Amino acid sequence: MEMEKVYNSKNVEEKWYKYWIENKTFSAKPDKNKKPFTIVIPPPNVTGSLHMGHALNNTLQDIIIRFKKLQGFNTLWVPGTDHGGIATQSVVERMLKKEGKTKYDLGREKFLEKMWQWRTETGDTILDQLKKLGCGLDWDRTAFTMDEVRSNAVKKAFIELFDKGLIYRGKRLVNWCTHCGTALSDIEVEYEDEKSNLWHIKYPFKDSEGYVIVATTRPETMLGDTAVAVAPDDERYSGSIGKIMILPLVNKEIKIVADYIVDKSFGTGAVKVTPAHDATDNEIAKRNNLELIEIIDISGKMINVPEKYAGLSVIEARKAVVADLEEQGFLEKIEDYSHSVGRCYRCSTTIEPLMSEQWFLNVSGMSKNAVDAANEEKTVFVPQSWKKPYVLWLENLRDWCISRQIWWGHRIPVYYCVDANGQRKADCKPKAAFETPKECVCGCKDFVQDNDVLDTWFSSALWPMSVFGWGDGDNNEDLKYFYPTSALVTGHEILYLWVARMVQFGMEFMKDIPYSHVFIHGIVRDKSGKKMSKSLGNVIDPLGIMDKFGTDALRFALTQSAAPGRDMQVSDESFLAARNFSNKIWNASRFIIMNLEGIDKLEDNINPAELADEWVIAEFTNTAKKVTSYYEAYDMDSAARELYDFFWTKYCDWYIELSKIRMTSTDLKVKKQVLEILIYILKSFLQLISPIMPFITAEIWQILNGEKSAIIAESQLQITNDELQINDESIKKMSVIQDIITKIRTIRSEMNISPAAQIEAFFNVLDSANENAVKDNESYIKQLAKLGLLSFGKDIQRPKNSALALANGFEIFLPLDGLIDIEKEKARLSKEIAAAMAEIERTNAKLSNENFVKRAPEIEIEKIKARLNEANLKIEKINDSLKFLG
RNA sequence: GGGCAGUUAGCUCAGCUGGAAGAGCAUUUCCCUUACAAGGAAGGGGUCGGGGGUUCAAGUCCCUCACUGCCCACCA
Repeated sequence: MEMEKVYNSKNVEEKWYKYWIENKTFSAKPDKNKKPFTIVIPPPNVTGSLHMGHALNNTLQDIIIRFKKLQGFNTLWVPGTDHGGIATQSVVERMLKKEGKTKYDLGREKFLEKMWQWRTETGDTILDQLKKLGCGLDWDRTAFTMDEVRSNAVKKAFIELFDKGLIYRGKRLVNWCTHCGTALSDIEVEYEDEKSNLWHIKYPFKDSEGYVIVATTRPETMLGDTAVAVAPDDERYSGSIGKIMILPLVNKEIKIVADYIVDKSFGTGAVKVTPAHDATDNEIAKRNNLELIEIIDISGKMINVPEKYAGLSVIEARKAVVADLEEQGFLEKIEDYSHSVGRCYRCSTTIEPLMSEQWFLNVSGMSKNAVDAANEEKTVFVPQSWKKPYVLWLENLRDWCISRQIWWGHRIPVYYCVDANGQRKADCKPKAAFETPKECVCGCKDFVQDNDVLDTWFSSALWPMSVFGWGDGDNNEDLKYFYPTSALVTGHEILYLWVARMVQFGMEFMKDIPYSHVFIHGIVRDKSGKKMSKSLGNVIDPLGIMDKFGTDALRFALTQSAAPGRDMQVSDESFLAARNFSNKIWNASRFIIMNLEGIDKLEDNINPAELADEWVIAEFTNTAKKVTSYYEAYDMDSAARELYDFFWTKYCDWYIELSKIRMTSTDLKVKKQVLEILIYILKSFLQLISPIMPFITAEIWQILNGEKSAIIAESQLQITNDELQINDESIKKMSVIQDIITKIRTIRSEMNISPAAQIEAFFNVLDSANENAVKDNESYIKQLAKLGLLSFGKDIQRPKNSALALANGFEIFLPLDGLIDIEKEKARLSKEIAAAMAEIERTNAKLSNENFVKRAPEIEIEKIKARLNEANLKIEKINDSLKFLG
């Protein structure tokens, strides 16, 4: 098998992702004999194109799925997309705008046709990109939040909640986006600090001289004020409570009320109350029975105000009101002030709180159940630190505004009887139903459906159930087997928007949590720690990275820096490093495969014959154990680092290099024996890293196994924790030899000895503890330190002009007469003496500390003593050596 | 205002239950040694944010301050 010298990701990737799809490698069916491990994808919006956040999120899910599959679980990862409500509708609206049209020009029906057409044409882009990313999803199960099955789930959920009385309609203060033309839920509002002013306005008393000064960030809303509120215990106003004031510009009588929520230390301690356009004021109004005047309509224009201001936008009204207040002497002062302003999470338009008729869901019961599930550890958070904010959020939740005044989405399945003129009949109750009702109890047969659609997150909240057919007839074998799912993998930005609500709905409808583990990863940031955004121009496109460095490199780089719950910074360098790693894997494999030429058959079992074999097996076993437990703890970043470190610094740098001695052996048995170990470990390594790097491992696995049917994703982990015996002794012995080799190399490097020069070395044995281990493996030292001759002795005479290395009970002389720079060697040795002196000082300080000797464990004291002895010996020997130089 | 993270080499980050500071990138020197120059070997570089404390011993535990980031809140 010919392998290219450089790993060519493109050919390999195309071949394999097609293979996985065509062969349905990742499809799963209920199987009572196997344990399921299930994940449902956080469905990306149909507007989506793969960005780094998706790449990270889906890579992590894929790692979990692929690893569990290697462990023998019946794994299932369900793909799908979300219709994305407002976000998607506005994409199509923008397209219409380019043609100079609005959705109203088309009308609801035609507009929705357009939406569906768009969704059919481009809505699956992101799923294709996930295929390129290598995601092991069961594509036959691809779901869409607005397909028939999911729509039925939504209807069923709505009707159940409606019939339980949990869904109700009411006119309340809601967050209104004037741009999107719809109400939003509380969490769909994002707050951002904004520089503004604090206007201080005088409200004069009606029956006496004087006035009260109120401070406000929204002077225009004074037109809708119905009171001024002060703190009940504010002495400045204790005599004024109940007094009547004249509202400037409007000339309306309003009174002063007392309310606990007013902070007397803020501003003047007096607050203007606009019950119809401020949440706090609305609360005050409820407590004090205040009148409610709506002065801003859903288009953001002023209404119910003096003629002069009617029809103005909020901004215009603000200017006019401030100007008039100033002119009429009501403006005390204007201060600079910075405060947070609510904005629409989709279009960033400033949110207008206003009164509106909406559908609400009472969530108190399901919230409590969700909190209990978290407290009983039925839902486990990784990292655990997310549990607290999650629980806190659920505990303070207000009813969820679930209706939206847009067209794209699940139309609310509520029907109203209408009279002959098409007017809703006031005396008939609205009905929630799957289909338009045939007949009402009142006898009428004409119905209209509610115009609103549901919050897109309503259907998302049903996702872990609806993907398995919940609400779609009796076909729920999948639901029984796969629900609750095993893990949910997501970023923290949708913890409340989505995660919490799935738990609420799961508890409500299934009486069980939707998933047992919530793995929360961080956000991908750019090199300087900024969030990636199109406006900042710092977006790194994962498709570009896949193209340039390979998908495995992208995945590895992301995984390596994905510590649970922490944001990560990525840059081209990190992908480059990962690309180099994939090339390293490729070439190490290539080396082994090249050496298989002429070898007919290898055994599956391995027979360690010498130190390096035992050592590499011990090291690998340790690595495999660690990696397994890392994966199981969702610690994928540690798994990635551990595998990288083992493979590069242990397997390649040491073991492969040492294997070359036997690789050139004329005895085929010797060569076979080392190849068996090399392959055994390589294959196990490939399995362990295949969840992170599925493409390159699939390719090498197939080549190594020499047959087309060898599919790594379908293999079972060959390393189990007890299979291989760890010989700790081999690690100790090996480290002695590695240390000797490194020291000789250092001398060669510092003395500029050509790598080609086969120099001699004399090992004077000072301490026989390691003598045999080193003698037995002198071929290692010769090979890796490039020595021509190596001799041992007890009283070896120091050759003239030789360099000195002290290591593990040996005094090593490298006769370098003619090659050595005497001054350089003297300088090098002096430096070592200085280091040894410092060591003596440190260790002596410890040993002369009575408390240390008295309280530290014996083993620590012995260690320090040994270090002191070594330092002393070092100085003695180096001094000896210095005498022989020059 | 409350909460949660983070602060370790020039940059990005590891360092588990406390016992001599690590990796990658960058940098310096040498090397195209027949797996890999997308590579190999060796080196330089850190008083682990400041200050206290516990301990024989603290990057690691406790307190406190500072800064950065994020989340939550009825910041008029």
